[in-house]
Amino acid sequence: MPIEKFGCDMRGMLSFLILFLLSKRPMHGEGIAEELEKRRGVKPKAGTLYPALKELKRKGLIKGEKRGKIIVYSLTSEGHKTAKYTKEYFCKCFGDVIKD
Amino acid sequence: MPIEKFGCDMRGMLSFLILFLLSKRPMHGEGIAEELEKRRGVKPKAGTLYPALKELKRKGLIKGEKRGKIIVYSLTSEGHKTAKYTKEYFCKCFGDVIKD
DNA sequence: TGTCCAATATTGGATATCCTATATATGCTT
DNA sequence: AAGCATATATAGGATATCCAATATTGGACA
Repeated sequence: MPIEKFGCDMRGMLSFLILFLLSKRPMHGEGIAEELEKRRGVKPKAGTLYPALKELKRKGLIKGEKRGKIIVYSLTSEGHKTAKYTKEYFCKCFGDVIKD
Repeated sequence: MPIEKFGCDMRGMLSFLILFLLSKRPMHGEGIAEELEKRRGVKPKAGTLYPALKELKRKGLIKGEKRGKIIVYSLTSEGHKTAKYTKEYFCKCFGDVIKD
């Protein structure tokens, strides 16, 4: 059952999750989508994922390298800094949610 | 420096955090606002917090008990179930962000 | 009782988020 | 080369989120 039905969705965390995933290893769009599906139970639509990637690129946090048909996304150095900072912020906000 | 400047805000987590806080102990609006400020660095405005509480109440997840001037909010039994479920979902999504 | 302050509440609007539908590009298979 | 599937991309719109501004309520204390 999707989390939305419980009245507490987590809209707004998509870009954060993408940034976090890419901080672990470079991935292409489909790979990111599948990893997101594993975690959230729902796969983001193309019209959700690619605009998000585009925005992260526009902000200079990720870059895309074309490899034939696919594009492998990875963090820029600015992206690494931001990932580190946002992770710290995240832990301050939600750290104690994990250990219940 | 507010997290928003880094291009990765966490809009959408307010209701989840409120639910989580109330799952630990009943609180009144101002208390919730102050706890949120501790975590996020930013205190939610009244026009943000109270509509959020109203919505959680409308969904049957929290109830408010008037105590003189203030209103003490706490989870309903439905709210407890939802808090448990959303925490599990949260951990599945973000569990590995914490241990870095 | 009247004034002040803290807490709660509402309205209206700006922006963000995400989806549907559609389009484009690339490689594979036949 | 043609057809097909996968991957990427964009436009437009529905909804959610949050804030600024304002209003209301109840207690404290003169």
